[in-house]
Amino acid sequence: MMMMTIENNIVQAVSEIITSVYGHQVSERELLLQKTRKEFVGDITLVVFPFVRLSKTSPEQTATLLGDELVKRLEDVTSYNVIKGFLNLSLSPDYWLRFLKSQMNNESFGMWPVGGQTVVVEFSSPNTNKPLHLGHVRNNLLGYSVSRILEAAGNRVARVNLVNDRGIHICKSMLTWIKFGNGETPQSSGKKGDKLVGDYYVMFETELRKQAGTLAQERGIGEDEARKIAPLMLEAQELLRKWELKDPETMSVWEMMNAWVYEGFDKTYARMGVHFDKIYYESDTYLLGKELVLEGLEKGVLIRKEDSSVWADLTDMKLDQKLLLRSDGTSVYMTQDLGTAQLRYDDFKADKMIYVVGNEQNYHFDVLQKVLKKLDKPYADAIYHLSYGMVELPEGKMKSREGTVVDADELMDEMIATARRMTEELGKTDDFSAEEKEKLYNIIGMGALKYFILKVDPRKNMLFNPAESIDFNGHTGPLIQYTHARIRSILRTADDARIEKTDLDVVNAGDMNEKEKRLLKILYAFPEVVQESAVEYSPATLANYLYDLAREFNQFYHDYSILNEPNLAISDFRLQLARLTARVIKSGMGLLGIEVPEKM
RNA sequence: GGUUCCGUAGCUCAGCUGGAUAGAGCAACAGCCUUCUAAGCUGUGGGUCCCAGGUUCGAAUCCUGGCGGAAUCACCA
Repeated sequence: MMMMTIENNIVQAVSEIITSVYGHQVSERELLLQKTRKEFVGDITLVVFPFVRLSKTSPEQTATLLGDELVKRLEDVTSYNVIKGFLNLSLSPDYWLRFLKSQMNNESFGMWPVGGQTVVVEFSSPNTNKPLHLGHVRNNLLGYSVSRILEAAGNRVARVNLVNDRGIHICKSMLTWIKFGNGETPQSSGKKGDKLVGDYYVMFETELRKQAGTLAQERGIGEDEARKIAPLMLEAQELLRKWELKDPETMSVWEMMNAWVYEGFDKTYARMGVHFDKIYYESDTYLLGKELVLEGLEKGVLIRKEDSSVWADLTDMKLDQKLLLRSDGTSVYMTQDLGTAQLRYDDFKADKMIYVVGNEQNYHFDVLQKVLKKLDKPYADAIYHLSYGMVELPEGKMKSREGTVVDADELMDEMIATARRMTEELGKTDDFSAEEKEKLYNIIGMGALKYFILKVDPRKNMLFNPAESIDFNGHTGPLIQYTHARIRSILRTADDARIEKTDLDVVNAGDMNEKEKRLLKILYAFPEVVQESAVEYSPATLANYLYDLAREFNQFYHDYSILNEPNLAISDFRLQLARLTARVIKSGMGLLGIEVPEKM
């Protein structure tokens, strides 16, 4: 969507001026506009240093000439000032007022019309042998938010989940359940299904370590060695073989236990507010990819070794050789991912396939993409690994073996409990019904958690300290939610008290104060921020923008009265300003997967 | 050891397609509720942007080399 924005007009005009006055073309790259910093007068700043070599005059002279011409040519540019090589342009207050008028009734302000690409976003992709933890939470929130942002930026988006429901890890849980479970079920124990299965996985590890310990002593071998030959491990491998042969008894245990896990996951997903358009299961896809490999062999882009294993030689792409088929002809993880990439491409005809997967798999995705390139697949370049950083604890990485894993359900419970405690201390919900209270605490607690995670640049590792609970004051989700609730409260009062004018024609744009103008400028940037977040796949960009907006509004709110402003025209203007702010907060937070309350 | 990513205030993080005097929040201290929600607002203190070179009119941002941290380099997933 190419809008005739003032920015475009300025770029266009400057380009023309330079061509006609100095006789040179300038590339668009050199023509960069930025927001004027608040310590200077102006709205938009053009850096003129790049043109100095064309103008052969001083930066000040160049800037002055450009400034004069721009004021002459563009109605909305009313004045300018030059500081060193910076040309600060002031737009007419009417320009900002026109913007507000044009958008104040636009419910979907900031949302771009569909017309972009078809994008598949894979996220979550859990194993079915243990419950979701904080790492998964980051993954899910990121994946969900990125998909919402991509939609808002005009793309068609499909959310997919690839569940790892097979393999040795499930067999471990199954084995201990069969041996020691005595038929325990979620119903009989009252445990959440994924937790119950996770417990048997832990039990396997515990028992295995015991076995391996004694075995190591008896035979004088290393622990690692002993683990491999411990009876429990051999039994688990035997179970996997049975599974692969589709042994009915094994299949039925597998199906039952996975069903428990899905029931548990569904609850957790629902609480997190994420959902998928399509769920793939590895048990259906793990054999895919072989044909692709054989095809590659025929084309001669892959190699077969003497033991008949198949490899991709990526040494010409600065990587290693990578195994694709074992000597016995079975596939590995990479093979499967080649297959699922093809499947996904066939299913969605996607222009872009995004994988939200931790940065520990950077190498894997690098290889995946390069093998697909070797195979000459058209979608090789469509693949994008959205590689996010680990969530670390003060003592380092979470380790399930050391019990330092932060469980997703427990974390959400804690957040909601904290929201309850804080809200009740503040006495904000005394007139709420029990149901309203529950809903509000849920919104605030989840808002705090989601914002805490999403405000950090996805690529970076982030720290979570369980000892100090996530903040509800300052640069947080609840502050933004609170700002929304404040505005809604005003709007409710306004609706009751009087009918506001909506033409704003009475307002003299010149009366606009600095705070109002700054707020307007931030609101104005919203569509661009949505687009930028989409291009960067970064909810953090949007999250930080929304905080800036909330802070700016709170300053404005503090300094000026909206409803008690005696001049009705100004009062209406401020009301519209507040209304648009609330709307941007609501839709922006929505793109982060965060709800905002009407009252808090 | 190779490769990739990261290093900004005491702590958690913005800023990074090169642009003006590097910003927030938390924590500390000092203020602001007879006026639209104080989960707010205002102020004070707090910085060798890891180090050293280089490119440039200009470097937290780009390049090179160090130092420190993380991940990864399986016929595991």
